[in-house]
Formats: sequence, C-alpha cells, structure tokens
Amino acid sequence: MTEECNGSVETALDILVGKWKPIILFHIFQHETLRFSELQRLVPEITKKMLTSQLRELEYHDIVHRKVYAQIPPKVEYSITEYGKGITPMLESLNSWGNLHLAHLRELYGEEAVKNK
Amino acid sequence: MTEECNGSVETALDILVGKWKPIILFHIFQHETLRFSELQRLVPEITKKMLTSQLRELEYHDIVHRKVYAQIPPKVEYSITEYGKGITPMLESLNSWGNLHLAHLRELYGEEAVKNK
DNA sequence: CTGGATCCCTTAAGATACTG
DNA sequence: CAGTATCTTAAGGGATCCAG
Repeated sequence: MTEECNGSVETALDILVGKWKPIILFHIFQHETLRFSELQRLVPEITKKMLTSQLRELEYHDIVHRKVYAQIPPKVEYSITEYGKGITPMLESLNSWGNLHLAHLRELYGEEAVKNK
Repeated sequence: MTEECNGSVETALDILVGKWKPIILFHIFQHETLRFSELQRLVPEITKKMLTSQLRELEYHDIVHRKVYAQIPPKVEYSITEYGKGITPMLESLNSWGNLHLAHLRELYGEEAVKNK
C-alpha cells in the first residue's frame, strides 16, 4: 500500500512540478485557448525552451492539447483537454490549502520571513 | 489574481516536493509517531542527510513535530502536528487524482510505458 | 542513535544563437 | 511564429566520513 499511495501522489505531483507548469495551466484555463506567443507575453520571464518543454510534458499527460495550423507563419494553439479539466478539483485543493498555509506561515514567522522565502 | 493563485499553489507544492516528502509523511501519518531510525528502516533508500533535511523542512512548515529526548543514546520522535493533519484533504485529492491519472496513462500508452517512466 | 560537514555528480533551468 | 540546438550555471541529491 505504501507503494500505491505514494506512487499516485507522486504521479499527481509530476504534472505540477516543473517551475512553470502551474502558472502555464492557470493561464490556459483562464483563456480557454492560447497561442505560444501569447503565453510568452503572459509569462515574460520564461524562456522559449522552458515554455516548450513544459507544454510538451503537459501534452504527454493529456492535460493540454496542441493544435498546429499548417500555415506560414506558423500558428499553434494550446488548450485544456476534456480530460485535463478534471484536474480542477485538485488544483482548487492545492490552492485553498496553499492560502491557508501562507497565512499560517505569516503567523509563525511574520510577514517578512514569508515574503522573501 | 494570477499571482495570488499561483503563489498559493506553489506554496502547497513546496511542502510536497523534495523527492521524499510524500513518502515520509505517509509513514508518519500511518504510525502516528516514528523515530529517526524507524524512518530509515521504512525508507531504506534515503540517506541520513536527505531524511534530516526533508524532516527539517517539514518541521519548519509546522507539518511535523520533532521531539527530542535528552538522553544517551539520543532519541528523537517525529509526529504530525495538529496543524499538519489539515493537509489530509489535499493529500487525498492528490492521491485520488494520481490514481485516476495512472489509469489514464496506461490507457494512452500501455502498461509498460507507465511502469518505467 | 541522530545527526552535521564535505565533496561530487546529475539534473533542472537560464542565456544565447539559429531555423523552417 | 514557433520552435531547436548548444552551452553555461544553479540547485538537488547521493556517498562518505565525522561527532556528541
């Protein structure tokens, strides 16, 4: 049971780790569909390389759909798959606990300590 | 809102990343309280260094309590704090989605591809 | 027994330049 | 426009030895 339980938790974590995945998902969720360049504008600090690799991983996991328009100049749109929409409860769960925890950390260590962690 | 939402998701991820945290938490949850050496036995592949550092992070986040017995030889027990017990719903959420996702991956790529991922 | 300190290696991530 | 390819840097993690 140890294995099963942790395997699955780690599977879930897998699609969320990678420094940029949460924020990428957030934007795609919010806009329904986004082009590569639009994502770049929304997350300016990310490099093309990272953006590409993170999107590819999300695509592999069937969370994100990649639609390529065969045209010049190229156009590629990313969207959340039907299956991918199923992660919402998990994200909500992480989000709400995260908020609680930020408050808790502030209580424990003060405003400053939390900011520059 | 982008910032708030992702900040909190990443805060939540923070306490779970680190290759060993989920499995460590799992064991402590299961046993209520565990000594350092017991954890080592339960997770044989982990080094002392990693076990120590992961436990310290969990302690910092007030998820795990560290109780030191002032005696020779030393004895230290780790347990989940009251506050720490509040992560259960989040872990459940990750766990159940993780299980779903493992099944989904098997559907997409077959048994083998999933095993040695 | 429960760690700390050190060294080393591997992997994740950033910078930059180039291409169909 | 949407990427690849290559190189460099930073961080995570492992091995080993030492200590109260």
